[in-house]
Amino acid sequence: MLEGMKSYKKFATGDTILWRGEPLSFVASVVDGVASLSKTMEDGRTQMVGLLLPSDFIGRPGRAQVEFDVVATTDVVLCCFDRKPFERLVDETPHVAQRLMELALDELDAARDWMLLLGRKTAREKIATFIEMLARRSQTSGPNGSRISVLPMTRDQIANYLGLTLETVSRQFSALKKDGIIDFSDRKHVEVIDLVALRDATGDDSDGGMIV
Amino acid sequence: MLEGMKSYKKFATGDTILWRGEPLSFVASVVDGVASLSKTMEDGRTQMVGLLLPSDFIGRPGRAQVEFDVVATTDVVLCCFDRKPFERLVDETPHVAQRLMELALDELDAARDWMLLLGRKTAREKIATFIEMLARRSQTSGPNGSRISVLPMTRDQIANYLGLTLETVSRQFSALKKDGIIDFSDRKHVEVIDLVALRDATGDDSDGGMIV
DNA sequence: CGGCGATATTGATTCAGATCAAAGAGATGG
DNA sequence: CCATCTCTTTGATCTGAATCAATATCGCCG
Repeated sequence: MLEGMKSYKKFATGDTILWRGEPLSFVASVVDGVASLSKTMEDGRTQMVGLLLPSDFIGRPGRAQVEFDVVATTDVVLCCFDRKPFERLVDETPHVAQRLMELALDELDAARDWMLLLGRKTAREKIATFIEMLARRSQTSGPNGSRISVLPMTRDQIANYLGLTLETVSRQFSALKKDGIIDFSDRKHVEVIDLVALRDATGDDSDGGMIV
Repeated sequence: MLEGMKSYKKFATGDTILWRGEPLSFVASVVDGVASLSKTMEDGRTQMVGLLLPSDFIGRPGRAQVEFDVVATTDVVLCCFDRKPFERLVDETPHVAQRLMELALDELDAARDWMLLLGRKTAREKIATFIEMLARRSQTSGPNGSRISVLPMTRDQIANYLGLTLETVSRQFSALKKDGIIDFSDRKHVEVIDLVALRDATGDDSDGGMIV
């Protein structure tokens, strides 16, 4: 039933999809590419507050605007729905509302994990966490079946995601490579050589929070 | 209709209300006091990922456990509902689900603001933001109608909320006092002397994100 | 009222990550 | 195929906040 009102929109790398505070005329879901949510301070410091991968959802019923900028990190294709009819649908279909709440709660959990990372982790732990996350989510296995992940962003963008500077990101990538934990030759890919050591370097509970 | 299944629970300062990973038998709303959500790393580093004030909600339909510890920051009174009947209610009453989603989205926005704070703000900006937030939310005006807010937490807890150490928190409080922006004599209260200067010190957009 | 444990302040020093600076390595387009 | 631009790496230095350490103050209980 959504079919009737859907349309596709494309954005090139670097395009701003939505500006903070701008009235929100549509909701959308990411079909292809990566987009980021980010907040910027007056003096230019910026912090990414979320990453949208394919299947992730943009926009919230009941909110006419967003509190952050949404920027295309790579080329992006969105599947858009006009906000009004979409909201009507949500009102009429209870389990759609429920599904959207699930999504919001998942995002909230992710945001909280990120708060721990931003507030308490060291640069090395941040980078390790980031790579481990990529390896888990975007398991694009390499030509020879190895564990190569695509880096969808530049060093600068990674820095903004992790609350670091690009130089520190670069240094920590190099350090993890020197330690034989990861490898890369090209700037757009990482190969995880030693997943156990990588997990160890994230600083997260090895047991995933199980009772000891 | 919720009346039939509600009960009150009390917790003393420092009590853990819920442990991370523990099966969740109830949902609750805070009646009185302050509770915090926090994540702890293996080596003891901890980061608060949320603060629950009266009227805030604990627990999420569809989740059998929480991903963080919930701790009573002050003495706390909760109004609890058994999870199962509560979930049934949510299923049957569409606009309750909608209301819960609103709450989740509000929390998400707050979490994202906090991410900016944790990732990019200086110690002074963090403290200023914290005090400004308190002044805004818990406007307990003082005896003579002045702007005195109650600090519901110790320096150590503030440090865990802001991603700092307690020494830095103490130093920044002293610095803001020396600059004539705030005042305090007792550790449980702050008085905002110069709200404009305080807002300025937060590093936030002065115009609240309006288009310039 | 006095002593003790928890909480806070303040000072001295260290260190992780930021900042400043300079080369390399890809891409892109004429 | 070279020029240019952007992104990345690496090095040197600086600095804000952490860490280490010593008092000081508060609140509580006998």
